[in-house]
Amino acid sequence: MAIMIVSMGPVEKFEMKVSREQMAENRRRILDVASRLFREKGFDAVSVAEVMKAAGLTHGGFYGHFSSKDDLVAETISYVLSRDGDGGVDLRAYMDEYLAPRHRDNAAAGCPTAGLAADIRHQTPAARAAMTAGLRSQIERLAKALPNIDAADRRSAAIGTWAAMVGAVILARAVDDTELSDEVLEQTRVWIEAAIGSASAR
Amino acid sequence: MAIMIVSMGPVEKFEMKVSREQMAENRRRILDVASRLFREKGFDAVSVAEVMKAAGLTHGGFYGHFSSKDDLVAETISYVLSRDGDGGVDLRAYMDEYLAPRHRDNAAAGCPTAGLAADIRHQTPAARAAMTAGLRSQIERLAKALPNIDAADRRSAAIGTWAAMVGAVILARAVDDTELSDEVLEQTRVWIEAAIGSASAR
DNA sequence: GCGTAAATATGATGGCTATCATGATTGTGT
DNA sequence: ACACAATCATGATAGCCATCATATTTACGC
Repeated sequence: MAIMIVSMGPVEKFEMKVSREQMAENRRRILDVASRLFREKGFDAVSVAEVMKAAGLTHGGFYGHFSSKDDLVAETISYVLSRDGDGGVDLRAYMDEYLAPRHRDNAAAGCPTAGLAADIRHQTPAARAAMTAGLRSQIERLAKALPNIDAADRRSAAIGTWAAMVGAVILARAVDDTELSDEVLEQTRVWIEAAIGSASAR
Repeated sequence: MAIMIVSMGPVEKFEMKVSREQMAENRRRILDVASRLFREKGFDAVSVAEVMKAAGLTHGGFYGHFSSKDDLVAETISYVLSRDGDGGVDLRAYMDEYLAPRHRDNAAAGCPTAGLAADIRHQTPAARAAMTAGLRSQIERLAKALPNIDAADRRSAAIGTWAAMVGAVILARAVDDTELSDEVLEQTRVWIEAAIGSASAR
């Protein structure tokens, strides 16, 4: 079992001005850490100071990187959503991973849409625009992963499938009973596969 | 066009102690107003004082009704979820209402699950328990509304359908582009109807 | 009718948060 | 090498919020 050292403080104790490279890495780390914290706790429940501390910095430097917390929120959304690979998807394998207890129990590293979509309704226009772009490309990615379905129905199937996947994870996370929660994930998977199967058999 | 007077302040200006009946009505009004505000803005974004003001009271009396804000949250969830009728459902009509722009644009009066499920993950065990009970009865209600489907598949269909409905509304609300948002609602409806149709035709 | 307890109002309090101001340190272009 | 500017740390500030303390009025049991 390999243990990875994840936490890293400021590289040196008294390095007040860092190189450009360091600064870019700091910014990336802020976005990375923010995306995890936001997914885990929601936008409102995470403070700027908490993000900076988790990134190994202090709160003061924040406004050198972002103009406001709202700015960080918007940038974080486009950061995580644009990072998703746009290559092909094996839908069966993707669904197995997505509709799984492991994913449900690890929101911090999980799908940003499942973790943040509901919260984005209350965010700035910039944040909502980033989510819109992300949803658009996700629908297209899923449509490409449904080659057995008639072109006419493909977009509908991609949208319906994605809505069910996101909804199932959100419901599974809301529920306090593991058995019911597992059932929601599992039966949503069964239902989607049946729907895709009968649509492609037509 | 009928204009309804909805807002009602404190019934009389200087009534410091009110009758039992008045107090019960006040409590109901607090829960009612809280459920609307929470659905509209999320739990964190609504303050105790805001709820009380919207109920026509001041913030001080709050702790006579509830032991904490967390308590209010939990009570509100079971209040709004238990209020849903448990009679039969015409699934077609229900879906048409649910997956509609009118519902998307009116979260305050809309489905509590769509409005609050994602937020409940961060709430107290009591709140999550209330949501669990609500989800259970909703699944059963939907299963009853799918009489044309084999009993073996009925629960799976109810879960998948509900996940897709909730997910679609959440996604539609997150998105900043009306056209895409409308499409998500409409195509999810089409997808579910096709899935139900082919499952019942089997 | 009367005293008491209940219901709500008014008014703190302490903690948290976003944001800003200032200062220290040191990369970077010349 | 030097000056400048960029980067981050330390330390306010102002506002909001949940919660509590106390006062005020009045319903309700006797």
